Amino acid sequence: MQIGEAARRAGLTVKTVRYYANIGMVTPRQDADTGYRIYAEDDVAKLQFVGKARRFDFSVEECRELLGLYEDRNRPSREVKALTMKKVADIDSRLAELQSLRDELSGLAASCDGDHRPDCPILNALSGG
Amino acid sequence: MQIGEAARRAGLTVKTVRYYANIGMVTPRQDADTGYRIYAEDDVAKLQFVGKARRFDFSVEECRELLGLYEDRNRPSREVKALTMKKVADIDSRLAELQSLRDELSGLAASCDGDHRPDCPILNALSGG
DNA sequence: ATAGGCCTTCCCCCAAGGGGAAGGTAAAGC
DNA sequence: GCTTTACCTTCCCCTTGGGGGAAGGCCTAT
Repeated sequence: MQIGEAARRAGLTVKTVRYYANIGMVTPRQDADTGYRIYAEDDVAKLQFVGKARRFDFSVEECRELLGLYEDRNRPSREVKALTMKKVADIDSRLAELQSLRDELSGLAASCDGDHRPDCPILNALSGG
Repeated sequence: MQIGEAARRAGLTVKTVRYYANIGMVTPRQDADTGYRIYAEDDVAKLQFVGKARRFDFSVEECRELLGLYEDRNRPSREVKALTMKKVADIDSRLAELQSLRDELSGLAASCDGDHRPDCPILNALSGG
């Protein structure tokens, strides 16, 4: 099938699918006459796989790694699990960071009257040492 | 003072400070002879302000807005509060998103043996429709 | 013939700077 | 006076993960 249908079936944009072809992640066969990319069922499965992994916050490079493991029928599940747990740890630290930002900001907002007067504890906090 | 000292005192890199000058956020006086940027105390205060706001996850454009309010002695605190609460809401939705990703991924990891065998529920989940 | 809907490559754009080259300047040491 | 060193300047390419759009080829329907 052509790139448009492959993209639709994988739930990705054509731009994205072309990008994955360019960086060598999912490389379809190419028609010698027209130059059109031709996607097989197998390619669509890989595109879906990558799309899903991306939605799980894996970077493109991590997706490439996962895809390599996915295609290796003999890979040890240990490696996949390690990648996944590392990603969970990444997300955990980002969560902690965002949570503390959220608390500080919302504390500041609570201390601000939010009326027409210029006095503002938020700006004071931002300008203070 | 020169850019290096201003950067040190604001806790930013020289590159960052120069970038803020280029985009017109904190614009120092410039020496006509040498072309060196010359920072006043006032500029350093603004740099500190912006640095702090950035650490609070405000985008550069939001910082520009906050800085405008900061410099306006008559601004209503309402506007600052509104910006802050919007940022808190942004962070909240990002938190929810990350939390649900985290839960799904960690559930997958828990279901995977993580040994030398190829069978892997994580990959199965990523490849399944 | 021409319109529409595919497809291709090519190039610029986003955030928020980082890295480094090439070259000017100022102060300190000899 | 000369050199080293530590500043500073502009300029350009690099990052992530594509998006937007131009210019042009291909294929089918009218």
